Amino acid sequence: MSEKTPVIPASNFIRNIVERDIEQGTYTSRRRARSPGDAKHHATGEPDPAKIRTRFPPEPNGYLHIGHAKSICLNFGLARDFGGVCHMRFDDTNPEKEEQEYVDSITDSVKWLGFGWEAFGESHLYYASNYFDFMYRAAESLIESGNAYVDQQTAEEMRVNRGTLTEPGKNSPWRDRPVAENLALFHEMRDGKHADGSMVLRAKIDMSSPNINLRDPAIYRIKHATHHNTGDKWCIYPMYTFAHPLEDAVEGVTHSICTLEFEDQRPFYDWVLEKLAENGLLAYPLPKQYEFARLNLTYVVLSKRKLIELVEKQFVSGWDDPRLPTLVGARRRGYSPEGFRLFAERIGVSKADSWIEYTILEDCMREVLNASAERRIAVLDPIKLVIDNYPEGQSEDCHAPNHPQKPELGHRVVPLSRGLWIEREDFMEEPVKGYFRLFPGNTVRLRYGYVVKCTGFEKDADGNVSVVHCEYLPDTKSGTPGADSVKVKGNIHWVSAAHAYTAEVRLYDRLFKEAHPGAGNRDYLDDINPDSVKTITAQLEPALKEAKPEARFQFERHGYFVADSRDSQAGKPVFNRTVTLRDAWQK
RNA sequence: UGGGGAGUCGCCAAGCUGGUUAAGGCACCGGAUUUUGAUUCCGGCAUGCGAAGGUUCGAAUCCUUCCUCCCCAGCCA
Repeated sequence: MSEKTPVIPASNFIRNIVERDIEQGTYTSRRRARSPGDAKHHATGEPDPAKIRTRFPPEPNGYLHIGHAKSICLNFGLARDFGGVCHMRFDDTNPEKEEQEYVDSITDSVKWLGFGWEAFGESHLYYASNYFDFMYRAAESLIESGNAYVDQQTAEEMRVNRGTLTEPGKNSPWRDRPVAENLALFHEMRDGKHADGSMVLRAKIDMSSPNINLRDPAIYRIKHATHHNTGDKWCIYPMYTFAHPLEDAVEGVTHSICTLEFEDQRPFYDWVLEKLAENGLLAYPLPKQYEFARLNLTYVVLSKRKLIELVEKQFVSGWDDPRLPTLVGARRRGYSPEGFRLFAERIGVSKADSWIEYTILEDCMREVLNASAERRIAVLDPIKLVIDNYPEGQSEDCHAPNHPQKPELGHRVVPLSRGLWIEREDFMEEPVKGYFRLFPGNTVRLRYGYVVKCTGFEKDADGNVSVVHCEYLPDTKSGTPGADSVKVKGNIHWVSAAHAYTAEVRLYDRLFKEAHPGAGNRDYLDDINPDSVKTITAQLEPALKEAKPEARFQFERHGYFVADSRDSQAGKPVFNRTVTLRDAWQK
């Protein structure tokens, strides 16, 4: 696919900002030591060789999904296109939810999408938890400069005193305690002298701010919990809103890109940075936060809560169920990294809430797969076709190109014999208007083989067609001089019954039957498509028997399929349908 | 009813320091090629930019008012 789709990134507001910053040299004065650190540390470094720094900062408490793919492509793509670096960073500030298992899965998925974090001779894989010492120091600094205090109100009191959207909040009775007392208490918090929830460190800003996020937000809480990375070293942990700007600054990030729901948080992001820069802990120029609209996809749910529910209540087989929008699921389904990158490019980046049609994603996968996937033949709903004038016990080779547009991919041999499997829907006892496949008296080509004429059919006891009969025209074999002597409109695929590889194939469809699952007053679980997977036994051409896990093919006239990575065995692959081919023929 | 955002073709989305026939993609509709009813290729597709006023020689771009939708009251991220 690289020969087409030159991938000229579409203009978007974030690229414009980056271009402007580079043009104006907003960040050229940055110095960076070869590791994260505070202002002094970075001052000892060389000018940062990276034009910009972005970051992808997931919390390791779940699996990545298609929405994350958009963010990954944006952040890593920006770095790639503008001579920068994108940091892979785990935002692990809440020990109660985070696990190593997720860390591993997330790094795998990002690499799978085609991105990496090695740049300028460094690995840019970071953990927020690596900065806990610095964050602690930053909190002390805020206390010392009178910008933070230890509050002993209960959570409930804090909630009440925060006010509402339309009423201002009330100051905490602990708000004006002396610096020394705040410091002592904060140290005690760190030293484990206080119980979870008994006190919290808060930024001192403005309890009557119209922006609720500025009404003295909590920045450190007590949690006697074991952290996946720092173990039991800490019993106090910074809040995301406090930690994030620090992580960005410490790493020298220039453009901190997040989703729209953090827009109201930006003033606090800037407040933290500004205060700490004033206190000498951070160096200018400071990172800036920009927000874009998160991805919404029709027929798909992306909320973590819903995904967990689908897995736990076993509506799907696990996090990598091919019907799930998780990256591990999409991968098993046969979706490709190239397809995702194309998708990210195609949907753009803006601040408007929008719903992307699911078919856009499917089209991206088709586009990539059409160019790259080798073709194979598969009969998914088999019915017998007998060539009555073909000798019993005889067989011959037919040659099928592996890719119609890429002769360099060569061809393979498929055996033809008297008894074949064809697609049930390629025969009609009484053809409807416009039908040009097999029906009594009609001629069609057996793709890569002979032209045959339908001579009759048999029915079973239930009245269903069980066998179709035909006679072949000996001079019409594909690839021979007489091949085009008989013109036919229909062209059907087939597999020799005696040579077929009988295999399990899963036909996947969308998980939800409604474009907006759960819209209105519906429970999204009621919108689950009861036919999202159909497991069938299909007749495949012999070559497919050797397919390796994750090998992708186009099953001609059907769609794209991938050998399942979990259930395939050597010499016995199982196939998952990735996406169907377009079908312009409306019956 | 407080604050922060967003509204450009069926779905996305450029443009928005005012000056072109309002980019591009997907979808859709024609037509050509085709041993996949696939692909590919040509052509068509917003007198209109949430609405109404206003400023201007000229507005999607500036001003005013209004409408609709999204986000925020975790010691989550």
